[in-house]
Amino acid sequence: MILEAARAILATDGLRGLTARRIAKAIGYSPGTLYNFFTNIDELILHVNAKTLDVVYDRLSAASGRGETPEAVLRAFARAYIDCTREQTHLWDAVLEHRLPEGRELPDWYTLRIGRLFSLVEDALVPLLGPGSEESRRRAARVLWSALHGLSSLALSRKLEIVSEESVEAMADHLVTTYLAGLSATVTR
Amino acid sequence: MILEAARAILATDGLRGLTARRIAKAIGYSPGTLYNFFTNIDELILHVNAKTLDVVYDRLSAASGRGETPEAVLRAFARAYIDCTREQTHLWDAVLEHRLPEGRELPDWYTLRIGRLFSLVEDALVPLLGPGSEESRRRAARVLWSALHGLSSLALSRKLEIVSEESVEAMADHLVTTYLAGLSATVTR
DNA sequence: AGGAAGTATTGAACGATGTTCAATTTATAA
DNA sequence: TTATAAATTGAACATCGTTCAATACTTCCT
Repeated sequence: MILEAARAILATDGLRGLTARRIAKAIGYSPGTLYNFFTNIDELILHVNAKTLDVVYDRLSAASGRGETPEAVLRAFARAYIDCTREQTHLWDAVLEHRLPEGRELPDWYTLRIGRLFSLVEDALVPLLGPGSEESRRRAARVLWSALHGLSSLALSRKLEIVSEESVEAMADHLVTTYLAGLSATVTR
Repeated sequence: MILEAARAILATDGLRGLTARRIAKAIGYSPGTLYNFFTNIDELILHVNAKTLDVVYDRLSAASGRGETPEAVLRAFARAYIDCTREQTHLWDAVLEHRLPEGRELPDWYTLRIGRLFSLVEDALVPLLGPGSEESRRRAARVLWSALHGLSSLALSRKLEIVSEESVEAMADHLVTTYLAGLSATVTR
């Protein structure tokens, strides 16, 4: 209930508009009540972000069946990922923007959801980097995912100076094909 | 003077510790004085971040002379970039973390500094994608830079579950070589 | 039914935030 | 010296996260 209200506020107004008092008012309770369920606002935001990560994960899972070749699957991933971040700009922005205060580490139930996304990419790479090359597959998945992340992150904060709306997808496609081409070129060498 | 104090505070305590009152106290003035030089704290942070971007640019420029081949240069870039972000974690974190309030756009004098970084990569790619392929060079530079950005961004927020300290550099190296290999593979095809 | 024990919720209060602006101090010019 | 301009102040405002004694509500036993 709290999380739903928080998610709604976040989706429309962004992290800056997400305050304890606004959430409380939205659900008809007082601010103090929130602190019976969350130790502080950072933890609350973390839960909202976890939900966002779940949504992205589901979307990517759905997209993973779409293609046959690894390249097609990864392209679908990239597309789904970019679509997600565009449809729910503020929600995804919060995932990127939010940082825990100095010294505090991300809880396990949260990092787990990040790891799931890596695994998704990793699995898609199996046909290319089969058994025996787990290590390089792991690395390739992380690098490729990070690259995609960087692309959408910069696009989201409008730091890519993009003109047309489709060019992010085009760049993502280019990234996937080029990186995979590079992979097979260096592996078969 | 204001910016120097702000930068010092940011470097040691991060964005959360950077408050108008702390800056004022650090330089022996009152909070109100800051608002004679900056319209609000977001603009002040933007200026501090601009300085950080300048430092990174200078470091990358210095590194660009180190190598002969494009791959060597880009490797040096990646290395310098990662070193920068590691040496001044909080300063660079602020560049990534800070967002302007809804609706406000980044000023030109700021986006210009981001563009300079792209250009650096673009220039390094000239030997590979010479005259006549400006468009694909532009794209390659943006994609490659975004990828590097994503890598260091995830590494910085400890979302890569990295064990050893060197593996970020290793991943960056891998990214550069693989992407470049992919480039020449698809171009010469 | 009635009271005791436990749980959930409150809302006022605290310290800190960004920001404003009339009042004051300081510098400049006549 | 005095008049004008510029810089600086610091108290005040609204809002923030957070706390916690006091209140309201449930549950259960006699």
